[in-house]
Amino acid sequence: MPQSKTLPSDRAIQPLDRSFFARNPRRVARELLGKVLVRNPADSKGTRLIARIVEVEAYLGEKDPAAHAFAGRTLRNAVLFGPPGHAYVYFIYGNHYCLNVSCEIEGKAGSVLFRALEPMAGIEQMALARGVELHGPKDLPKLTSGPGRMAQAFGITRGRDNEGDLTSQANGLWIGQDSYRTRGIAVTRRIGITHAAEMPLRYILLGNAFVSGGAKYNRSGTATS
DNA sequence: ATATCGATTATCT
DNA sequence: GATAATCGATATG
Repeated sequence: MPQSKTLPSDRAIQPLDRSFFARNPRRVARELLGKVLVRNPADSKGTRLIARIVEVEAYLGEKDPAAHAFAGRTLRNAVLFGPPGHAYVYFIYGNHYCLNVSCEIEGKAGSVLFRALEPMAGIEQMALARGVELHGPKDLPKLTSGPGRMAQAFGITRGRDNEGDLTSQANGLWIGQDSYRTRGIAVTRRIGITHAAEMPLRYILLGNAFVSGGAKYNRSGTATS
């Protein structure tokens, strides 16, 4: 029960309210930048994983040709039509899990895809989960830079996390905020999609080393301060 | 730095 | 049977 001497960031993290997610995906995506994703330890010996959200993409629901909700509600994408703030986890290319959070009010689809994180705590465990050997700071992006990578680092799977409530600290996987203030962001086209690829719906923390995609996707777009 | 390709499975046509 | 919101390895400039 007592958290002993927690990391400074530990004590300060508060879960986001469900109303945060009950809005259109563009606003949720933009405001998720700088928030943190937390995985509670599986047992008393486990480590809490904490990482800052540095890259996300908005998917606009049934009207967005790139969204899983485009063809309407199915068994697979049902979470997208459910209440906001829940995890939608899918398996892609036979290899990778990807994490989304549902947005909009219940009955209306919409989501934000998590694409990259900056590790803050539990780095050793992330490296273990990824099968990566750390030799220096240059190896850190291999842990959480990319949607499949960050999911693997956090042990996210469909069976374990799909439908989970990301506003609940009791859920094990949740989203919170600390005292961090976002300095600058950019908006670019989305990565790795074949439909509606030109729409500016990818949000990144400007200059952050953990953003995925390479230089090609990190220019063009709207910079703000 | 950019391009190509194989891995491997849930889902839909 | 085709496709996909990816990654890592490999090849080449």
